[in-house]
Amino acid sequence: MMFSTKSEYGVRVMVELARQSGEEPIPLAEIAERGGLPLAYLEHLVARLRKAGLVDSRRGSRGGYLLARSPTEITMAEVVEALEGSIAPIECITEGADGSIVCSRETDPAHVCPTKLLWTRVRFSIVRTLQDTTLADLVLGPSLPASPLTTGPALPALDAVPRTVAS
Amino acid sequence: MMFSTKSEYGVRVMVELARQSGEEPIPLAEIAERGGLPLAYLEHLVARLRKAGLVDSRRGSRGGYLLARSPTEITMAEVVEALEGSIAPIECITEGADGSIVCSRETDPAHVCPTKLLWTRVRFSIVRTLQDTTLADLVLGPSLPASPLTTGPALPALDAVPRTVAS
DNA sequence: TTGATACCCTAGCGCTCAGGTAGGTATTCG
DNA sequence: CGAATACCTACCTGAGCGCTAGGGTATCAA
Repeated sequence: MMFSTKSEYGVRVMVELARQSGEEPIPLAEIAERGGLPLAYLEHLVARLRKAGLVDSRRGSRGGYLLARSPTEITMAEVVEALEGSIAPIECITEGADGSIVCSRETDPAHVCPTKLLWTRVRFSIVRTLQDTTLADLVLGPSLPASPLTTGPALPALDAVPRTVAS
Repeated sequence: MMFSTKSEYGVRVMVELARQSGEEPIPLAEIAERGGLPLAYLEHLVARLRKAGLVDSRRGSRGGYLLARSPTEITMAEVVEALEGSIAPIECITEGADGSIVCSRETDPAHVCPTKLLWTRVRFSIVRTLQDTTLADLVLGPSLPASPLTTGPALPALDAVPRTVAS
């Protein structure tokens, strides 16, 4: 598994908030019940979302949570990163402060890690996809125009996706 | 973490085998020592690679492992899938027998899972990247022509990657 | 003011699984 | 033969995920 239920539940919470996007905050208990999710656990997740500035909260009676921004302004990259901590395909690959990709196995700068190219590519494609998908995309549902990335009745199987590299 | 060390170590083993791609098999102990990896653990991983038909083995003295095919004919999708079991970004998403993407939370076929679009996109981009990268790409190292996917000195930071969706 | 509502924080628990060890057996070369 | 190597099964251990428990605190309705 690549993403934990933190991301799964957290994204669902965001979708629920986006659907009822008015001035009135939505109590978390309502979201939990509607989605069949454990309330006490959601509280942890929504705390991360709040600290990341993705949701606002109102305490007290008639309180609850609401989106901090418009659904079109919230990317899945922000949501997932807030929930999971960071986006790294594998442990030895991390993002340096300057945005460069660092391999922890690379002690000797002379010979580079041969697998670094692979994990860098993978990370890049994941991040790009997460950033290209906004909360609004999910709320609108599958009524989007069919693009290569849109979910369809039958996505190509693993072996069916053509490779661009000549064999 | 999205991929375990199974993939990390396994890919390294494949690279080592590709580098010494002759008729002579390479004993696993040699690979383990060269990469500073635990031999007993590599035995588990290489067993998966063998069952997937990616490497051949010769028993007995002067035995060892060698690639079953040319490095240009081995994609990282095959390697990672053999090691990890399957490629799924999140638990609730699996690939059906017909290649379609199935969400386990979708009990009622009437209302589709709103987050399915996201995870389908993510899975697709990962698989595509893994299939576009062959073992030969890694062995040749960073001497490839610079492409948008090629590892560079400074890959864009998470927030620096431009989004294609209008804000 | 008082209670109810709901956010907020810290601790901890059970279980799975990744990561690795151990020890034995089968097979081949010299 | 015996050294080297693949191959198989079982087992161990620590960490983290998923979740619960329970108290605290802010805010609103009445």
